[in-house]
Amino acid sequence: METTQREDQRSATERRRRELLEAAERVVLRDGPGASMNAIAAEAGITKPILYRHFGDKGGLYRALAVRHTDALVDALRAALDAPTDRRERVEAALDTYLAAIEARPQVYRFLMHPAEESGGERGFDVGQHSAPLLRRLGEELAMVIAERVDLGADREERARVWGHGIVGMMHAAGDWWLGERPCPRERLVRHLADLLWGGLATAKDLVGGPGL
Amino acid sequence: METTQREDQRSATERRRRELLEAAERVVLRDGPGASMNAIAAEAGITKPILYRHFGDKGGLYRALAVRHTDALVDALRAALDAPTDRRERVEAALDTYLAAIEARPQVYRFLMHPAEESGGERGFDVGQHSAPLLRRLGEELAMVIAERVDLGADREERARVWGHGIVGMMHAAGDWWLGERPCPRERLVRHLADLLWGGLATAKDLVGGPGL
DNA sequence: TATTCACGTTACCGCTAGTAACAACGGATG
DNA sequence: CATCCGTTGTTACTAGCGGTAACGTGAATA
Repeated sequence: METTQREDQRSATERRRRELLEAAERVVLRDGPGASMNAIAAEAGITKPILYRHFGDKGGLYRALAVRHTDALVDALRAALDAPTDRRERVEAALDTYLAAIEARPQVYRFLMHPAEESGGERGFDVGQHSAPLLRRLGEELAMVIAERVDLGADREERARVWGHGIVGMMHAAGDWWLGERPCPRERLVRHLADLLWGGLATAKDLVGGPGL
Repeated sequence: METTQREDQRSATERRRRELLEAAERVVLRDGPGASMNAIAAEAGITKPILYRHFGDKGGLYRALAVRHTDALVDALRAALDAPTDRRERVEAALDTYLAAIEARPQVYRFLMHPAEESGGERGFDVGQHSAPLLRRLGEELAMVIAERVDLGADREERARVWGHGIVGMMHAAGDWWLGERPCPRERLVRHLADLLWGGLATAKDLVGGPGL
């Protein structure tokens, strides 16, 4: 039963890996994105070199940690965009899904997006580009959905990608600002953003005050 | 002539400060955003403590370095938005101004936006939130312009701020992606983004393929 | 002449990410 | 039984980082 042996080994290794990831997540949630490898190892009850054996470097651990949440978010967004309703409703559902996610787990969101801020320990998770991968991926996914479903004429792919990345960026920046200031309930933000995408800026009238400014 | 003396001192100090900032900028442009205080000091021909006397900490140096470019960009955007043309043209001009800026000096842009990536030295400018301040400021500026000029009905301010941050985020994300992939000339990107803001997503027809997906 | 003040240094601290070298357990194999 | 091998774990280290304390130096002021 050698194969079973090896499979046991591998599954054990993967289980250990999951445990380490959960410990890392606990530390990140507690200490913020600026968690040190030492702290994570301590939380897992081990020492640094083991972390490095499992994840290579800090970027590897970050990536492993990020992929989970990113996957979950992408799945949720896909579901929202696949609903059998009209386009406006689907867009609002997608916006709401994203905003609900960052509202429910702001620390996770901050970890995924912002390399190092607040929460005591300053120097930290400078793995390289952080927000970029997630935002890029979301942008590409949305671009695919748009290109598949919306009639954009000649330069279809190009427009779809520009719009995909643009909309994701809009969602992200507005969400980031909203999460910090909480100036209105979520559904209002969703409506405002959908209005913007539905040409609100183009159709609104001029506000005439004095001349010029 | 005591006053002249002190003024000489102060102006000398400020000149020194400018020189240090220029050295820092040179290093950042050469080594990427992950430039160390040691390297900057060496470039300026001095040692670390002097940098710290001038700028307090690394965040102070970053901020001083960022304010210059940020101010210049904000001024240019204001000018574009103040042109006496119709709204669509002003929006396109603003988009083009921003994109031209990041196209002309991508390293500066990367420094302002992305904490630490590529370019050899990995661990670096982890001053705290980086892109946030610039994007927030741009968002607030745009929100003010919108609130001043566009008739948005009852919840004017709220909508203006959501739209301001949303549009800035759209511009930023699309620009970031475009700068990396260069999939089309700048004016095309500008037109696509303006089309999106002008309700392109709302008015485009469905692309009917198979059933559902 | 003595004081003051900015400029500049060397030498250090505590922290980080990451790595070598070694120990211990367990199953497979001679 | 003894031996090898792979995994898990350790301690102890390196090199570099941001940041600071303590100390000189030289020019202007009282």
